[in-house]
Amino acid sequence: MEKIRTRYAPSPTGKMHVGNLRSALYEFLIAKHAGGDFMLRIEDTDQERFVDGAIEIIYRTMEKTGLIHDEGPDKDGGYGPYVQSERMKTGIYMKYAQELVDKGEAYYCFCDRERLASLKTEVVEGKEISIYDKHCLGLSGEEVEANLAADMPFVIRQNIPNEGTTTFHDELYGDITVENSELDDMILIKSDGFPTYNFANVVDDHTMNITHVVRGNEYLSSSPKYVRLYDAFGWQVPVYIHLPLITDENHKKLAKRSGHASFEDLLEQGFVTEAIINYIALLGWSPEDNREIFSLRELIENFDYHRISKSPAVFDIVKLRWMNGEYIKAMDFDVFYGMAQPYLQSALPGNFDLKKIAAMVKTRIEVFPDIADMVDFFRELPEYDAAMYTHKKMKTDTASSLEVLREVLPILEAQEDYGNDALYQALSAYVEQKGYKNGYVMWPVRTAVSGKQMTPAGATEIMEILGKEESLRRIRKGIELLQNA
RNA sequence: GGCUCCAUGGUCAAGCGGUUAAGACAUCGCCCUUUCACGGCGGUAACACGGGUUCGAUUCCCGUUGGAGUCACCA
Repeated sequence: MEKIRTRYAPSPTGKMHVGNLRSALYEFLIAKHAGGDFMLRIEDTDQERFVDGAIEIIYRTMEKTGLIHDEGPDKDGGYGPYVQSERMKTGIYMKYAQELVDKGEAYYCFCDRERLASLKTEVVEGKEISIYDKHCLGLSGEEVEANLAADMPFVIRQNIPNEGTTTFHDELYGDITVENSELDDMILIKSDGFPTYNFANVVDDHTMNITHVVRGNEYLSSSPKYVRLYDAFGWQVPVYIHLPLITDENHKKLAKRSGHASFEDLLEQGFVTEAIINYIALLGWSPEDNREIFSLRELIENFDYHRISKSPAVFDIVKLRWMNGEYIKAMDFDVFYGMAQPYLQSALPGNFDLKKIAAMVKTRIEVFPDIADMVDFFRELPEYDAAMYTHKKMKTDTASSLEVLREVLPILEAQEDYGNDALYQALSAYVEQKGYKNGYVMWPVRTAVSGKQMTPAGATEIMEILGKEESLRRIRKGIELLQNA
């Protein structure tokens, strides 16, 4: 059996969109699961949209995510060049376009934009709809020659008959048939000499021996035109696998303004690469069992593209957060500390035992920026409301808390050892002596010492970090607050 | 609007003619706890509708409705 070859063919237009990342992932997985090759091809046929540095983003992302290509601009596999602007210099696109013209499957078109604009028949939702009227198909050979000789700007268009239907097969969606009259004579070569995406894509996929074309669902409706191109050339049509769309919470195609549409956005928000990959792998695909946590390696083993779903999937940032938390919990402590340190440092400048705090926080955050809110009280006691001392279940209220804090203050003042264990013992002794429940005293102490509803640690652990002086200051402040309540 | 695709809880998603219709996230409750958080255990919650086909439809077919994508010298 033929070796599977897939490709990721991005346009260098900026950030790495998560939809594109997932396409790259699936393309990689489909090839690797079958022991095939995965390649990278840069589709830069639109000079106007080209963004400086975008190619570097692509390389960096592929490397960081582990989607390592077997062939690409930087790794020649004998099918180069792997950048379309460079391929164009070899004359390949013009050559093949001319071949189609000779066969009558394409034709030169000299219509200017003005005439094209006059063809617009309908405006729907701000979009102008038109279909080319094949005006230039009627030009004689002499007329074409004359126009060319006169240096008239031209494009080359695909010649699609107005009769009949075209059918193509998708591995997931099955056979799809459309009326040829619905198909526009799409432009193959632009007036600047560059091929359009549609054309370059077909000749490159064929000449680079791509066996499985994996791409987003937005191409589904233009696929019949592709198939006509392959047929016109007499080439074998590749296996098509169209991927379901990824949408935002409103079920619309994921767009920039959702705030998490790109891989870079996600990294900035404190997500880890492995979790992102894991999550998007599951957006549109599911394994046979119920497993959800997969390393890239495990994905390769388990990825069966027949299990890709057909319906669009909402990108759920909440579930990604959960998954990211799972990755953080499973992380080696030193690795975690390395990643958490910058967040810890900016939240807690000064002399804090950051390692100890990192350990407290590790199992409780979902995303690194969560650290700041969780930990800022160490630095400064926040303003808080006396109502926070009330805990119905512990039968704790402002009065009881005031009493406890007052009685506990001298004990804490007398306490020399401010280690967690010693502190806990001292407080426990008091609890026992009074016949209270633990929480009855721990609750107000933790509240006084943190001023927070939620903390990453218990009362005495917090005091250990704070030290004697600051702990006492906060307890006294709590007493003051309660007296005025 | 034309064309194309899609349709199981709020979200991801299993199911591929006969099931008490999985699981995960979220949500709610209980337990644990230095009684918050973390963790553990449970609960609520779905086959869009209408026709067929069939002994039997979530599952197959048709229609309706709903949603999405697409209709560029962008990819």
